[in-house]
Amino acid sequence: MLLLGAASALVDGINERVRAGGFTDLRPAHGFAFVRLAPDGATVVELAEHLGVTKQAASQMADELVRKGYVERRPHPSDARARLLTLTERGWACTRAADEAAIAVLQPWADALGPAQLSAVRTALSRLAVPGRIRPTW
Amino acid sequence: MLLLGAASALVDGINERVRAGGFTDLRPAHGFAFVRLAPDGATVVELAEHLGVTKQAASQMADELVRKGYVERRPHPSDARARLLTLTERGWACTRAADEAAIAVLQPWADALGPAQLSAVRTALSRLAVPGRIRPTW
DNA sequence: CAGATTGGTCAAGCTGCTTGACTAAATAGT
DNA sequence: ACTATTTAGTCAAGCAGCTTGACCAATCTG
Repeated sequence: MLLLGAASALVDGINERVRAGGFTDLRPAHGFAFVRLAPDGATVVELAEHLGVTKQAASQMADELVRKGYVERRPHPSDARARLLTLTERGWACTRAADEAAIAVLQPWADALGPAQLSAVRTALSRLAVPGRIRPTW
Repeated sequence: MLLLGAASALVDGINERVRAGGFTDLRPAHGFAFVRLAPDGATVVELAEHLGVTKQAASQMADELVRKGYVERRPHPSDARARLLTLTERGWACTRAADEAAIAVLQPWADALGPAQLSAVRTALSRLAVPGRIRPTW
């Protein structure tokens, strides 16, 4: 219960701050998409795998993010079937805002814990967590 | 990310074991309902508040649990408007199975950590978590 | 270079939730 | 005591996000 409550508070806290920063048309789920798109972009199929949904659902979310100005669909450099989804400047701005929000939420917690206990928690969590699985949607 | 992954792994692990125990017609969301109904039962409105959804949605879930044989609707002892939702014997059996599953998932983790670090993690999480908020549904 | 695979879209449908409107029982205000 | 408001619950309609199924075009394989 503590674990779920903490995870929930973290996501809500980040989301709230991102919204307060002017990105009111995004939900936490979009953040998970940004994580995959941020480094070098991704195809719809790759995004779908990352989010754990069908490619149709991922394509739908991509449509929404394009419509809202966070993502661009550009031709894939090496595969004429595929299209590369990349962040626009606004998409990058949102990603930066989310990073800052995450730090702002976690910082007081890290301060209160001290570095030794923090790393203990970190290793403890990594033992329980399975790498690939991020998205709940229960 | 670790926190989300751990929470997700925990929920999935419990759900998987509960399903393996014969309760294949339940989702993790139902577990959150059982938590509120288990001690003494609850009304639809109380269940809705606990789950963070509208009373209509809670009523709908209650219907489903009644239909599947986990919950009973009985007249409320002190309020003729209300109906008290209580667990059936099957509901209690499922609750016990879930408790055992939770222990089974967490035990190896607790063993690996040791009691001192475990309580450190516990207090750390309780500092971040907000009591009421449990349900993500992002 | 035919056959199978892969990336993406279109279309239809479902599930879990929401808002809105309403009844009946309980409570509050004179 | 009696009206007015609140509260518990249901019925109905609608929506958002996801699914399955079918399909086309580009790519890979033998």
